[in-house]
Amino acid sequence: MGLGVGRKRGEAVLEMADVIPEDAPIPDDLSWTLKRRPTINDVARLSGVSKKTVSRVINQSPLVRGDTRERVQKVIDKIGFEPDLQARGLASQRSFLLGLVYDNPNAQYVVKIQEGVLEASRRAGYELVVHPCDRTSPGLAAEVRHFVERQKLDGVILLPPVSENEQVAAELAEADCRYVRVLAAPIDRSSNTVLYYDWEGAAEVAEHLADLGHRKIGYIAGPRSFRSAHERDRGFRQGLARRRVGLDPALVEEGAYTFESGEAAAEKLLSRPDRPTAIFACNDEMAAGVLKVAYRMGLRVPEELSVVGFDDSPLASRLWPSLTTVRLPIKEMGQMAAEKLIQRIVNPGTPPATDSIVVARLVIRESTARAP
Amino acid sequence: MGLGVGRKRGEAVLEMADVIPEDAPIPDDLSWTLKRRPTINDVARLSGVSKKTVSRVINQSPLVRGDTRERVQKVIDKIGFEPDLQARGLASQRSFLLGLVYDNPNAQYVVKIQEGVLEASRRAGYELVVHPCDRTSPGLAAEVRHFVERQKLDGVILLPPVSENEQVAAELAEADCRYVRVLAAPIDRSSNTVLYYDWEGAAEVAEHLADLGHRKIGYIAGPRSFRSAHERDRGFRQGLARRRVGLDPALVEEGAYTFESGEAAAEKLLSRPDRPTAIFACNDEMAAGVLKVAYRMGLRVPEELSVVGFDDSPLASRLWPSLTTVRLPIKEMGQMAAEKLIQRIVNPGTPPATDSIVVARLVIRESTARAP
DNA sequence: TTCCCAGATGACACCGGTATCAAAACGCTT
DNA sequence: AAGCGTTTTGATACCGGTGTCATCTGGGAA
Repeated sequence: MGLGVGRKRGEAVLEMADVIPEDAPIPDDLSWTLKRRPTINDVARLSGVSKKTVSRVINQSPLVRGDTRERVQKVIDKIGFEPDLQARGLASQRSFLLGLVYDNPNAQYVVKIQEGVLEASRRAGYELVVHPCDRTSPGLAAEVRHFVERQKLDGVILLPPVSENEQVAAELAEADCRYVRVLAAPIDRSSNTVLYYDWEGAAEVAEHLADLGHRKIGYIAGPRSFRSAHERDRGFRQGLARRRVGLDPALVEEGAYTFESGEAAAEKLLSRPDRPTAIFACNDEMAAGVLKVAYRMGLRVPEELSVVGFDDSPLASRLWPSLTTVRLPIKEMGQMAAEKLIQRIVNPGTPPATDSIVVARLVIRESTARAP
Repeated sequence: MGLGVGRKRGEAVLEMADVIPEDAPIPDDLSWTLKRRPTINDVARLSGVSKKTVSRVINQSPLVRGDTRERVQKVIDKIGFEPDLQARGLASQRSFLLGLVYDNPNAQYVVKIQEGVLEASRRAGYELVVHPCDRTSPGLAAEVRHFVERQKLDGVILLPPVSENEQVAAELAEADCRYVRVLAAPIDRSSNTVLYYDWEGAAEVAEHLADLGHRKIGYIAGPRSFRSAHERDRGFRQGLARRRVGLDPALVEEGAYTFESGEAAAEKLLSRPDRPTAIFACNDEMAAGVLKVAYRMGLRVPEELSVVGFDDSPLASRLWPSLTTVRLPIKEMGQMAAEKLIQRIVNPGTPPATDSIVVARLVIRESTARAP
């Protein structure tokens, strides 16, 4: 038997000149490596084991003996082998790609969240494929499904408002694709969600304004179709109620989260005889519109009018006066979403972790002051 | 012979129940399709041809007879076959992925250019993998190379300032990876560049200010290390020269393209006894800083001080007063870059197209007026 | 009719990994 | 030394396409 083995080894050596004898050092001349990317076969040959064993090493399988693993690893390091993702994916039905689906390519937050997602996913060896889309498109769910199937994405992150679309989620579930949603309010018990509590920030806005003595408060809500707008609305009203300050329905406008809609709403509010002493606009864009109208009308901010925004976009700190607003840890949300997703991917059988929650917090700047 | 063929066909039919006889309609019951994604083998079997022929059809090879092509195509459509990108990539050394490399994830322009790139690349069936990086990192070139090789990207688009790094370009060339650079000024004769002529816009700024009667013009330059800053500088000086207006070196500051650096520079400029009547800041961020300082010092804009920015960022139109600035067709640049890249990929032997050029143009808003 | 050649098609190896399952090696008893 | 249950390891068939090259087909020329 022993002899038989010896013979086999011998044959192998004769056949493949490059094989490394049991205890000889790995050759230093690796000029041939330059010719092409090393493959798993090269590693196998050079370390005198089978492909499968190399495969086990690179996949950290525990079924490899310590010295074998070391030996193989040394060769891997030496020749700089990196597994081919396509081959790996083809064989194992993975792609090492994550997807990021969003609408609203203009929104600041996309870049930031993308940044966070990328940091986390890169750490785990995943790359990110981005996919902007139109949330109002009728074929959205199918489109997203096609996107993930085309690239066999290992998982997707859905940003609001796409994340609020149940069809998309259902389609992904059916396609058997893991996903994580970033949402303003829990939708189901799936626990694959990063929740951001806008409402807490909005409540803080209400309390802040109330505490400054404002009683006639104008309010520019966000579009009904956005979940976050709902949550901000809920929080704001709740905060006012806590301080026992009423909200005059006549001082409530609905905006579209755009600068222009903010201007329009502000014009209505500020041209009233009993004009408000403070205005809370549901995002910074609209708040910037309010500021502009105030200037045009010769109203001093914050002396005669306090203005509050939401989002802490770059805009907020660059306006004059700088905006009191509400900040979400956007980048961190991206990280959390990616980590959650990767966790689900690498550890499919794990008990579903609880939702991650981040809370929006008031940032006081120059645009708010005591009521006149 | 004819008999032989007939027999063969017959055998085939017997062996594979699903095969479609020469002129029989393709069966409508395709319930089995649901089981798994159809593969090229399914198509081949159902249409009674070999894999290779199907492959030819999906690759639009001209070596397929019209009726064969039709027959196969019909099956493809019917069962909704889509080639597996990983398998295809593994076999043909492609990936159908493009890369977008950028620094400065905060910059507005990244999202916009990304939008343009995505539109064009999606049209051509490519997906986009994004890769932010640190332009000052010493290992940048190697990192980018690793990025493209890991995913076997078919091509990369480099955005400034990464695009200005010759090492990165060299490394990519060595890795035999197609790339397109977005650049403010031509670097070589490679012609794989989308050029944006910042300098023309800057010249227009100079002329605009000169025409408004400004003679004492403050100038906040961008950081020397940025190519675009150079170009803006060149253009601005050129424009002034054309109008025979001098630029007092004492009124020149260098900023860092940040809001804060704009504030600092403006403070210096505006606290001089012979303070300028106009300030050109090399980007909108810094111009916003100038505006803020002007407010703080009680200077009215544009009556007492004209301010001009550059970039036409979202900020520019939302400030009060809205900024006169310079606009680049960012999204279009992204499209052009992607189209250029794809062109190179699908048509490798093509004579190198000339560089694409876009020109920055002045946008006059509210922040500039006649000199006092 | 026979020959020839271009156009169409197919058989089969291959891309670089993973999965399966059998075989080998190992450590301990008995 | 033989027996036996674990580790370790490897042979080989995939995954789903593409590339190569041989074969087949169908006119037109001889």
